Amino acid sequence: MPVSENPRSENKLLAALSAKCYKRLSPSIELIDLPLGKILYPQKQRVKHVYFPRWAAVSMVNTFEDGSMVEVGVVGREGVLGSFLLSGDDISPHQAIVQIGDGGWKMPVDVFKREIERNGELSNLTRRYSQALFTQVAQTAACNRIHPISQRLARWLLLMQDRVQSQNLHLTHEFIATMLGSRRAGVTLAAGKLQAEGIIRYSRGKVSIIEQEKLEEASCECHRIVHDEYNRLLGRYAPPRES
Amino acid sequence: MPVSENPRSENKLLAALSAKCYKRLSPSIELIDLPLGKILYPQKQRVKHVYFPRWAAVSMVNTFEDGSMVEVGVVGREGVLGSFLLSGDDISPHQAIVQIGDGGWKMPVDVFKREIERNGELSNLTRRYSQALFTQVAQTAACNRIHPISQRLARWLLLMQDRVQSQNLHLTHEFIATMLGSRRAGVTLAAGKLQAEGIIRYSRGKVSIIEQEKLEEASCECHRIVHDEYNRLLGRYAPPRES
DNA sequence: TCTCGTCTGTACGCTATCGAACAGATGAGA
DNA sequence: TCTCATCTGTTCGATAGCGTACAGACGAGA
Repeated sequence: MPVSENPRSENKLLAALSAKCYKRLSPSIELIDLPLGKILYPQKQRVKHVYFPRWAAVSMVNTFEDGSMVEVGVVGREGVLGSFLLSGDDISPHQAIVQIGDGGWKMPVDVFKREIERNGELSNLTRRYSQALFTQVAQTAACNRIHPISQRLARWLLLMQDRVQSQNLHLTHEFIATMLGSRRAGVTLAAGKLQAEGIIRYSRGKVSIIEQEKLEEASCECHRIVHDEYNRLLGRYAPPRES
Repeated sequence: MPVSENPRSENKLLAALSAKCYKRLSPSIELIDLPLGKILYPQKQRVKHVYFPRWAAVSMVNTFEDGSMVEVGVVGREGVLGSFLLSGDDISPHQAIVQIGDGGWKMPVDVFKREIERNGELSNLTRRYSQALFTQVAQTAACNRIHPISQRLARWLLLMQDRVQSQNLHLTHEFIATMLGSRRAGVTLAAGKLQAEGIIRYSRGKVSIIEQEKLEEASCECHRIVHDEYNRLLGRYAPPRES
């Protein structure tokens, strides 16, 4: 986790706050490490902090009784983990796991709630962000139903790239498979094709995106839809299409 | 659409408002017919009204370029269609189609927004409702990925029943298939099994739930999870498990 | 009572994906 | 340099669900 000179600029919600607003909040936020696999929220438990990821990606995961998991959404530097607190409830509806490790800022829930009640900048931004996240989850629902694994894999890689804005992702096929709710072998097959076409390259847990545009072509329309909606709702604070 | 003696009590959000708050809003709401198939929101368009369904169910549907559709969520008398307006944006992210026809109250968007800005009862209720809806959509995402059509059908019937609180639903296999994102033939097969077990009965577009508990057993855990979350967030205003 | 559009039952071959298993490749650490 | 845990490639049969097609059943309306 590299040291940051200008913390705010590395999370787009924090970056969008006015100096005044940020100054009020800054004593309450703390830069912490978000290592791969760290569970920020256990499912169905009261949360104590909200997190503003830096170059990290955090998956919201639904866990079933038999232990199987499916990812329902991803939060990265464009947003905040804990936007459900807007509802006034403080039980996390999903498990949250760090998917791409780096760092982020954590803020105590009571500070966040108090700030939300002021109905000011952070509240407005978080509401818009929450709506974008809703769109992401809804698109995932539809995508999971009708698109084949090859397209879903491409979409997911783009989604991750948007979140962390790096061409190089630390992800094993096994991990990807868990998130996509598929078999590891299925991911290997789909990833193998993408690699054969020169679109991505990977080895032992490191995936590099070589041809962004071709990856977009290999993906279903779901990525574009979600991406555009993020841009529309969050404007220039959304993850840019090219990084 | 039968005439109602006590309008408020038939939508649970409206019913939960204090007399004072309701009085302020009542001049702006209007009871209208919500016939099967009516499109309340076209996809990606500015909305003019929010809707509080009575005994109706409204599907939020994601439409793809090739015309295929998948339902991502359902709104019934426990909630309000248009909760996304909380974000401050007024473009509906999804198409909204009346799935079970009856009636509902419509309220102009500007009235709704003004009321939300007061940060009062309606705002609080809608926020909590919005969070419950989010859970529904997220669960749908996971369910669509890993559960077979037989379980998804059972879950969906229960979902509909919760929304409209009637054992008798007007639904053809074709319609159900569109919503589930599956083939009509697949629905016929799954429904046939449920009927053979005496759990449901159906004929030419009318489905009756005979054995509620058995239907819950035939469903995946997704129904219970969503149901419990609605109860938790919305308390006694959530659709009761038995009706 | 008859007709005809709609709804449901069922069959066919086909594809994607599953679950499981095992072999080979790689690279971090001894 | 060697070892070994981990990651990836590949295979097998099994299965759910797809797309399509067609026939039969039903019931609203003539």
